[in-house]
Amino acid sequence: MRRDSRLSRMLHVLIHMDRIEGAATSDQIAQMLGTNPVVVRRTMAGLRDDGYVHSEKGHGGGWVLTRPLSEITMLDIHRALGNPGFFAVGVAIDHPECLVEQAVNSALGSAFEAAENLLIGKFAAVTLADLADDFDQRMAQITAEPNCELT
Amino acid sequence: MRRDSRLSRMLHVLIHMDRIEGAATSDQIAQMLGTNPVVVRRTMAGLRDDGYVHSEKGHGGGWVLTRPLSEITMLDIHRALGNPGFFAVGVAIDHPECLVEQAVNSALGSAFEAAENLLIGKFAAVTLADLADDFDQRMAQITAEPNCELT
DNA sequence: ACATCTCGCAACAACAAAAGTTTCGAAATC
DNA sequence: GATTTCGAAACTTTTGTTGTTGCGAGATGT
Repeated sequence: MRRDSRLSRMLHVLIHMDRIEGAATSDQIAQMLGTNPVVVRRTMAGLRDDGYVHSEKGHGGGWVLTRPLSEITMLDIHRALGNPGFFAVGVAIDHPECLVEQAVNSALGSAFEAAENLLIGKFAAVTLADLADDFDQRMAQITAEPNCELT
Repeated sequence: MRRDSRLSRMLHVLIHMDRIEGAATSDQIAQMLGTNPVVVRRTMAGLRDDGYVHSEKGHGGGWVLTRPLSEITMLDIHRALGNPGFFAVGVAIDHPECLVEQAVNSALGSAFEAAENLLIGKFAAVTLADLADDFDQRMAQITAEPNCELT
């Protein structure tokens, strides 16, 4: 089952957007992601509707963040992408009246519910600013290395 | 994203198999699941390879459990189905050298890892006998109701 | 022996969901 | 008014899953 990597990609893009001047066009973002601008617009539409980014037409237009990274959590972006289900595995409801199925689905369902709550909690606890800080630390780590090419 | 319901269905089938006499043919199971016998064989092949069921050819043949339900956990069946990933959402690895991507994927990855460990723990803690017990309780509950059609 | 039932396997077809593409229009800037 | 850029709809391509067909092998019953 193929995995939905839109969340990962959008987080990546948003942090980069925070570090560049001016707007990023759909074309530029598409090249970053190895995809095409229409897909970018489709994906970012949710973020725009939820107020995390703004899009501007015409020369010099493109996408800009509308709030600081510290005010956006990973969960926010997940929800803005349409709150897709986290799980690739789920319960079957072939015979809702079958008590065996009910017992099975109750056990599976409560496990998935607990896992989902854990994920939601963790996603809500991490802001994009936290991720940017982590990036800074990784950068510092590398430039501090004696045999680093960048020094 | 469509969900993989094989685990749910196989658990359902195995508990029913424990409650019937003799072998269940792929055809019978397929009818239970509203699918066809080849798909059943394909799915059950993993359970056979891992030793939870045995298949017999010819007249009176079919599928039988090879051990008590108390010795099979939900996790066992999940693994027997090829240990498919639990998650529909995952990380993108477009630019492994990009430190932003690393920071993003580290945060996402650790959240998914924690959720996966939680699921594995819960799945390992439930045997099919537990599910069958739950079924029995649901049955007792219903037959005890004063206005139950079955009384 | 022979017919019948059943699984095993491989190849092929059908289907669904996601991603990619094309095309047009609208708004903003140069 | 020419160009840039997003917005949206329609269409095509791709990919993974599921369903189907066909043949062979083994087991049972007559």
